[in-house]
Amino acid sequence: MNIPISHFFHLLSDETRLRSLLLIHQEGELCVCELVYALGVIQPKVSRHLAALRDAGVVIDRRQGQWVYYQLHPDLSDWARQVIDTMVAEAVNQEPFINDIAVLADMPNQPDAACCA
Amino acid sequence: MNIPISHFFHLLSDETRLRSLLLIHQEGELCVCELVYALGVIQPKVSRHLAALRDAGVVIDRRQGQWVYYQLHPDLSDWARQVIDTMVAEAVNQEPFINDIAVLADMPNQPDAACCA
DNA sequence: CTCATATATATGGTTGACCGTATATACGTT
DNA sequence: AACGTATATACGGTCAACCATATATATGAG
Repeated sequence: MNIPISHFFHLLSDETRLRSLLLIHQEGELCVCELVYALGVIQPKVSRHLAALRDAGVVIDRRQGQWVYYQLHPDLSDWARQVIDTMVAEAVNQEPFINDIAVLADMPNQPDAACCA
Repeated sequence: MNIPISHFFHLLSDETRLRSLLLIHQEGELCVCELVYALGVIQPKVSRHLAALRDAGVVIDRRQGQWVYYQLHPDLSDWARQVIDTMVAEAVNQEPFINDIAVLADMPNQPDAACCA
């Protein structure tokens, strides 16, 4: 992540990216279809925002079969990770994040990275 | 500050607001003309961005004679202050923030809140 | 009251970010 | 190969955010 600080905050200023980041942070790793289901938004929208986070080095993707899994970039700078941690700690007590977590938990046929390698 | 989290990050996503916030954080309190001088941008631009921060409850203003001083909102929520602290700790080692601090320090006729009450 | 300085706001223009739709690509199954 | 699912990207449109210029307001000095 070698982007200006203002650019990093811009990435956090969009609801879809923020909700995606929070779920990814909570779950460790999520595929696009899980985010689509949890957030209730159309797939190209999620993909586009994930691409922005990936291009900035905030997350990385990993293809596994038909699915592409996203996680926080393992080498994310300390300060950026700290900001995300702080944000998540606040957001988990607020809507729409509370609901997103609940919807994800109730997702039927949730692909499980552990079982479909 | 009772705004959505994404809105708070949006406020931090603009260079002028970010640079202003950093200087205010470092100095405790600054008037508009000091920010205009340190950032090298025109006055209406600084005023507009400070107004955005004020309207969101991130900073407060205080008039003293002809000058209006801005400081971080004393009741800023913990998580928001934490994000700003983290951002500042990172930014003080980077341009343009390093230069902003230096320019401000060299400002002639810097109005001093302590002396002109 | 007049003038100068400091700050705020109004106005109109431009650009970029986001959107939904449509399409392309990748992978697995048969 | 043909088909279905998952994901990414291309395209065109809309709107909000930012800008600079101009002007209004507030304070202090003379």
